[in-house]
Amino acid sequence: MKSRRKSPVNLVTTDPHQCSIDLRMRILSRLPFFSELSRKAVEGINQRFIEVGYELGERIYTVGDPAEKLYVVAEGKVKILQHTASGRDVLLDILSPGEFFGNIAALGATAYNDSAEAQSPSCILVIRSDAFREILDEHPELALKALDVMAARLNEANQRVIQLSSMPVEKRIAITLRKLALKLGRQKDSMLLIDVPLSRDDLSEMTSTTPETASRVMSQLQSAGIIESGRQWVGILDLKALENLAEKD
Amino acid sequence: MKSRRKSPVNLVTTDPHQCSIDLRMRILSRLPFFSELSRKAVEGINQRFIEVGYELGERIYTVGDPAEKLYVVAEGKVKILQHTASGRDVLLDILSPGEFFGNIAALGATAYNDSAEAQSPSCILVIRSDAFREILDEHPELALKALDVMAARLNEANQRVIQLSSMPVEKRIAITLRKLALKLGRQKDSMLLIDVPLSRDDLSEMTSTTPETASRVMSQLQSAGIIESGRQWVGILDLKALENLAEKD
DNA sequence: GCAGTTATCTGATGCAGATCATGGAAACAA
DNA sequence: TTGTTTCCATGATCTGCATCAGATAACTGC
Repeated sequence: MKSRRKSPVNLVTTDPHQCSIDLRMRILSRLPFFSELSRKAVEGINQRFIEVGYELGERIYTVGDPAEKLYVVAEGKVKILQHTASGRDVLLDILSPGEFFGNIAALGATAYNDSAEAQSPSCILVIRSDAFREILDEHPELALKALDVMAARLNEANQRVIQLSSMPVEKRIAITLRKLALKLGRQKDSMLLIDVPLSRDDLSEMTSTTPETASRVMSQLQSAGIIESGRQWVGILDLKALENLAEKD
Repeated sequence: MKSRRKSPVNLVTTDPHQCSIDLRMRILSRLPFFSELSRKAVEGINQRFIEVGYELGERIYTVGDPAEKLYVVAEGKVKILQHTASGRDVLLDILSPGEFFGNIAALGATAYNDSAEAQSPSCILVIRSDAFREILDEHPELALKALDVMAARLNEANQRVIQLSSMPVEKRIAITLRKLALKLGRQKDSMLLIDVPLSRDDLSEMTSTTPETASRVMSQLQSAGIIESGRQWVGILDLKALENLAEKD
């Protein structure tokens, strides 16, 4: 007789539609991306960004929109997704503060080929792509760092291709949960809580399966005592066991 | 009573293990990548590369090898592939002269996470990653171009994820054939011949299916009069019909 | 031209996971 | 509290494609 439990994920509801100028500076200077620049340089860069607040679920941009901006998450979480012809979405990534998205390539792309959406109330720093290019011109080290980030993302995307072409759903879900736990996990009474609203739908979009199948797998994991889960939340009870699933043949 | 036909793909068997210094300069200066640099600058860059010849099927590097080099295809074709846990390969890309591969990110990766293999006798220009970084430092425009290339590749990888998660094999194959035809096609008596040895195995690795299924789909396409194909070769008879398959719902 | 090898074709069978369908439980609003 | 909405669980069924297995055609070397 198992019953679902109340969500332990507390959504911060402070109004983040504005992040103070002060906050901005702190955020920018703390980004690994800008970490090697002088305070003065960061200040200069700071001035070229504007900030925009987004509500939960609000669209930041959509596939096909003219790709002329680059975004940096200052506060909140941002979903990057693509859409299949059949109308289903594929969730490519969930970005945390400090990560950038949008258009870095000024030459190539003229339209976004993915969509971005605030997964929680968020404050986003925005800059025009060409203005960002100027920054890269002034600080060539940054271009190299950006290259590294892109290389890492390319690798992630390739890993996902491998997953889709050779792993059963259970393993894909295990890998995804592990990744989320490491990235967004918070310890909460003897379990590692994934501290973001996470529905079966989200999970199925991340692993390219259906909500029904995701639900079945989650049920199994729960009976096996590996996770604890309810409506829009997941906690890891036995990370070791989860890693075994993610790793095993 | 259909029978397979002799391969119309003529493999160039001139010995390309060496590409002359002269050829190197011509290749480098013709790369879109270096196109905006002065001849003198290209000469300087040229001197920092060494060249290596590879035979058909020879490994250039393998997953896990220390990632310390960047490669540019001068002549021939190079396969980029990853390996699944079950031993099957996934073919990520086939690179033509002018495209680079290997490690651009000097900071992040310490080991290659894919493998590269000569798909035809090839001449490859090689440079140490850190030396390449120096070139990027000296010519910041190049870093921006590299960023564009990476962004394009990331997008391609994401497209592939979409394909795997939502399209049936037939459509994936149609898309792949179209891409190959555009990239490597050569007109030959009323058909557009894909001018590279292309087996059912290759095709299945590109579309993440099995050789058997690829073979079945190819048979269908052939009976439908859309393609003509035999042992290790494919020609497109009806590009329009192929595009329809690739596009259709 | 012949033998051996490698690539391709095609049938038969099985299964992971999609799809369809229904009931129940958390959250939310009034 | 009570209704309403959204999310989740779980059974029943169906199917695209993998897997296994064997036959045949194209290439290679001698």
